[in-house]
Amino acid sequence: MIDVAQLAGVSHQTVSRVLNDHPHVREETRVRVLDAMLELGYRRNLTARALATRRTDTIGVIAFDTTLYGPARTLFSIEQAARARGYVVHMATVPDPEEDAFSDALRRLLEQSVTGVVVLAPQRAAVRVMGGLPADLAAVAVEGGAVPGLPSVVVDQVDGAVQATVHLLELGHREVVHVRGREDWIEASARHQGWQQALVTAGVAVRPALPGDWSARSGHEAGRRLLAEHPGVTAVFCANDHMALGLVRALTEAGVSVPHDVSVVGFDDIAEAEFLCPPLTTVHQDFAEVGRRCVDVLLERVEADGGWFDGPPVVVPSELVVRASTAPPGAGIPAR
Amino acid sequence: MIDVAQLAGVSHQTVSRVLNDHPHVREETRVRVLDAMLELGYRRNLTARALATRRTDTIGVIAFDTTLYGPARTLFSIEQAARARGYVVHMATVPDPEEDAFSDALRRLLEQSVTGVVVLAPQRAAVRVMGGLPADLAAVAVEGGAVPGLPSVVVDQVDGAVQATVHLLELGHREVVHVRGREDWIEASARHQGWQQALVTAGVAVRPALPGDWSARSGHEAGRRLLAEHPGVTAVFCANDHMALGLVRALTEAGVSVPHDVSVVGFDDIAEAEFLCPPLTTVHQDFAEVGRRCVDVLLERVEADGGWFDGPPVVVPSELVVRASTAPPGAGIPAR
DNA sequence: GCGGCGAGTGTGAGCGCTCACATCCGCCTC
DNA sequence: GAGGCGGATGTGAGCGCTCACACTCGCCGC
Repeated sequence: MIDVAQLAGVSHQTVSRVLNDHPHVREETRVRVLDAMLELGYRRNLTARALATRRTDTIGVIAFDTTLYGPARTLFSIEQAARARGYVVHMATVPDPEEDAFSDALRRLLEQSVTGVVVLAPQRAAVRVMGGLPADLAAVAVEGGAVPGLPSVVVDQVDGAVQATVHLLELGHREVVHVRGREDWIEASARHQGWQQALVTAGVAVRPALPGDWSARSGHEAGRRLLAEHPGVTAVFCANDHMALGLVRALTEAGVSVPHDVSVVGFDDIAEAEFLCPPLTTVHQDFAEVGRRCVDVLLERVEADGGWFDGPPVVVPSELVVRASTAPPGAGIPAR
Repeated sequence: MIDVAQLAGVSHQTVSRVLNDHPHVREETRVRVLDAMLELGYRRNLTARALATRRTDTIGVIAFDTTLYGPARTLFSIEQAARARGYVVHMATVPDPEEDAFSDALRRLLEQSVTGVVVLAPQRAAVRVMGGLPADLAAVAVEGGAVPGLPSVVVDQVDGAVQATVHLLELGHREVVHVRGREDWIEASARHQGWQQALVTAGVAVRPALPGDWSARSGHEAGRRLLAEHPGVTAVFCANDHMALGLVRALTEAGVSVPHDVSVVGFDDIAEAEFLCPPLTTVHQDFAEVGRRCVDVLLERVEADGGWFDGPPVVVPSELVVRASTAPPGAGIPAR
């Protein structure tokens, strides 16, 4: 920077002013400085800048598994929104959903002096750790359930699950089995809750849900249990599309037709849902919107210097997309 | 840090030594300093450290769309490997595959003084931009095709495509149609090349491939074109699983059975491939390994202070996984 | 006894920037 | 012509750390 200043015949401060688009720099001087930069191949050092300003213009994202559909999409749109606002994204992945792992990730981000933190880890353990965030750190929880004092951005999971279940009931199904998501995940609970709520409202008996872990494999497993343990069932609501797809496969293998014998609804609306066999009825989530809102909220918090937050969560609506995996009740799963 | 030093009754330098696990610090002093840190809730400032050492222990990842299966998985494992080695990952997503967008992402990372850069952007435009990287910057290309002077880590795409095509030919198919990946992508070319090579070796005529853009939708589209334009065809090799799935859907809709009438092979081995209808025969890629190797190579380059690199690329093998979407030739696609 | 060595510690400079302030100049107002 | 104001620039300190070096001490060898 000193070199540039010398070459342009100005002081280092003027160079800094040019760099930061300050007013009160004569056009002629500006051009001279810009030329000097170009000639010397100068690149500003944001590290030094961060040290001086105590701002890094960096946001940290704590995530569990960025390979899953929802997190992957959200992360992607967070990065885009952040970039558009002049921020850089630090990833901090958490290898297992234990509290220590979250604290560890958080500590790493804090050492990097991130300007704010997005917690994209929809597990209860993450929520607990976030309770202990430094009060002056701007933070936002995504899909994180309610953390006292923190803003959050969520998709309306409960409503989505209600829509899915009501859709099945309205088609005439007398019972809807639920395959739930991974234990300890807030989203799994919310979808479970929505399902339960819709059944209760309709006056239908609620039976225990089948376990799942979001994977197609666990959906397949659930499908086999369904065949073995739930004869007569004609409708299933799976907590995500991958499990739905695995379940459909298990039914198909057993000669049970979807949707003719059994209707299946998923959740997420993955890009390929439309092209599965049969095209999957599912609940659409607008992850891109979640990411954007998330950055909006976070940067508002940054302006406000962190501190206790008491507003309501930002809720992004979910929407049922009816395709071909649901139909009026058919034969159901045959008794063994 | 000064505060900690004062509280512990030592100099700032001793605090620094404790922080960095230097030898030659008496155990008793170390404990005293550690206690003082705890008491004051001290957190080291890596920004200042970076300024003083001129190392950020940060690696930047330039990626195009981290939502796609391969990139998502690779990014994930890069982050894990980097973390294990004490590095933090900066994401820099590129909104469109133009050279300007790549240079822009690169500039942003350089301003952040990243220690090294992984280019996870398998497009030709990315390769061109990488040619202009500063010589002293450690960098590695993933799936990037050969960039002169740069190390790269790649999955053996050509071989995978050969395996897929040969598998179909060995089943007795006389012709194999290819649905290719997105234009300008190195991987699309490599898979196309492998397919072509296998056909030529077998003495089979090569017909133009059908276009695709990796999406299930484009696979579906290709399926419809196949039905319209390629009667009699009994085997298709799609450049990725999502297109394969869309194509299977299109065939199914037309009453063409997979694998009975037509065999289909994909590429990637996405997690749900095993649970599609029918379970998809595909080429498995070990993205986790790619990510790990990538970080290994990059950090070696960091040790070596960048500079020209002349070694061969690190090649991660790909492997055909035979499932139920392929069989000996059947009826094929009926003429209209 | 003296020099040397290595363990343990302290001192000051400086990394590349921005901040607060000081300065200078030209122009307007009364 | 004195005073003031705002545009355009320069000056020096300091952000929180590490680096190179200096220093002190106890112990060894000769």
